[in-house]
Amino acid sequence: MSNVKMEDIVSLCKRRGFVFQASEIYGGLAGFYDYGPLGIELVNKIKAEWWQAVVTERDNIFGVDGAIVQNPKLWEASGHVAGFTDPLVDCKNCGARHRADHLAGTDSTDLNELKELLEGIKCPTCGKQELTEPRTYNMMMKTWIGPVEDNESIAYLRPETAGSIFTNFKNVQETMRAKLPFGIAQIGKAFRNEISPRDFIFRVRELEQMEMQYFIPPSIQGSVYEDWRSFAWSFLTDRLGISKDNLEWHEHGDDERAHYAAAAHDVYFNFPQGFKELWGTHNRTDYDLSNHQRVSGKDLQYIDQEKNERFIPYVIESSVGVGRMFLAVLTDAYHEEEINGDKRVVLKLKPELAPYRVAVSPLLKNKPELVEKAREVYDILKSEFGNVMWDDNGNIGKRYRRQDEIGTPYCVVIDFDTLENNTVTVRDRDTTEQQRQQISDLNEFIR
RNA sequence: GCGGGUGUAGUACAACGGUUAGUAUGCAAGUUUUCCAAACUUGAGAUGGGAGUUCGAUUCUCCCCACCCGCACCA
Repeated sequence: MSNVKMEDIVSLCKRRGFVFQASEIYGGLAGFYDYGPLGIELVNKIKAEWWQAVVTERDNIFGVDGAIVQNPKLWEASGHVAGFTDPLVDCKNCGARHRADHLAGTDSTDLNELKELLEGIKCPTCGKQELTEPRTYNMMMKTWIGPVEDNESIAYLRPETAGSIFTNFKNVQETMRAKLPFGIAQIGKAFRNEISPRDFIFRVRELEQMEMQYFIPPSIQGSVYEDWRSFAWSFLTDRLGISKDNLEWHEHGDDERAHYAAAAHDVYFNFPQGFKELWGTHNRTDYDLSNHQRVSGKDLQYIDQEKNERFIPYVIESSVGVGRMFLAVLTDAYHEEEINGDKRVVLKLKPELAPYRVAVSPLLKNKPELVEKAREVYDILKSEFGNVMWDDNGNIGKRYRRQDEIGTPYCVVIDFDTLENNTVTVRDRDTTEQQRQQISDLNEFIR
């Protein structure tokens, strides 16, 4: 169990502008959150790092950005419509949940019909006759296309981003003249009507996914699967700097694997509420393309010209939620320390991920010559790094603590020596130690 | 969705069926300050929403919303 408390993370997020409750002034909305000025910087950096590692640095993985609303048939083919519409009943006595159609011994999914058939039926678990009325738990959010709300115009907000990757398999393969193996990557929003959103931004109804589907001949599924497992682990530890102590592998058993997956391994992170799923690697086999071929009637086979073979590729999926990654990075970086007898909160973020790269202060704000010189240094750093904070409020210790709490790796202070020799102090967030640097060397030093 | 709990400034807490809802910290302005939340002055800032009981409700009751803890769910 993490020694970081969720309430501390939530409080910090609110206090410092990382995450706010959505529509807070109206009482909020369960399962929805807004990212604030600092939060979106961190989110953007996480996404950029992932895109860099998955797409930009490789020559056989291509990006797409699919629409959130797709033809509803896509979700029939993917299995989501069926999986999302099973009628269920709960037992009021023992709390067990059962498939209403199974209990009633019918294939019907008509709720009124099921209600009649279930009259007098007892709970198979406890034997009491206390079942609720049958109802469906549809996890897909519905909307309407066009101004008229009728059954013909129903559409769904995508419950996962993968759909438009599979439907664009042929388009990408042909336009990019790609040969197997190759991958398609996407970062985007997905929506799920979670029954109970929980644990801050961990389980939400609007989420952002970063995922990659790797299309392969079935013969290499084992090694490719292992490659993507390794990638997930090394990305988290090397690229994001997350401690290995906070990560562990979890293999899905038969009972918890998704409907499409032949094998599934998750990286779990030590969240404040315990080790929970962060990043999934799944072998989706030819489940998706086969189903889309069947339902759409379009040929989605890959043609290997050299071997003169045609077949439906297997797919290895690597999928991670942006919000969970954000929460993992924050939790991993969050530290409370004693410094000179006082407590300080410090986010030991990897410098590349910090919302602000460096902060600049004049030692004293009532000395115009210091302020003026500090402004010059600020402008130099600002044009180099962009995310630079100016702070001349209060005393210097206060400013250091403020930057500690938002993870700014360096604080540059202009003092009276600066006016003599053009050196400044650069204070390190983690060690709190400072050293003097020539202003002309600052950009390189911080980089 | 079920059961239990909690909602007071940005944050963390206090108080009360009745005067102007208090403290700390944070925030802002100013004085001061030659490197780790110093000091002083000033200022802004809250009873989640809606009904009801009452002369009067932040306080009691009900409904809604949100959050927390279990359970369930978790493609």
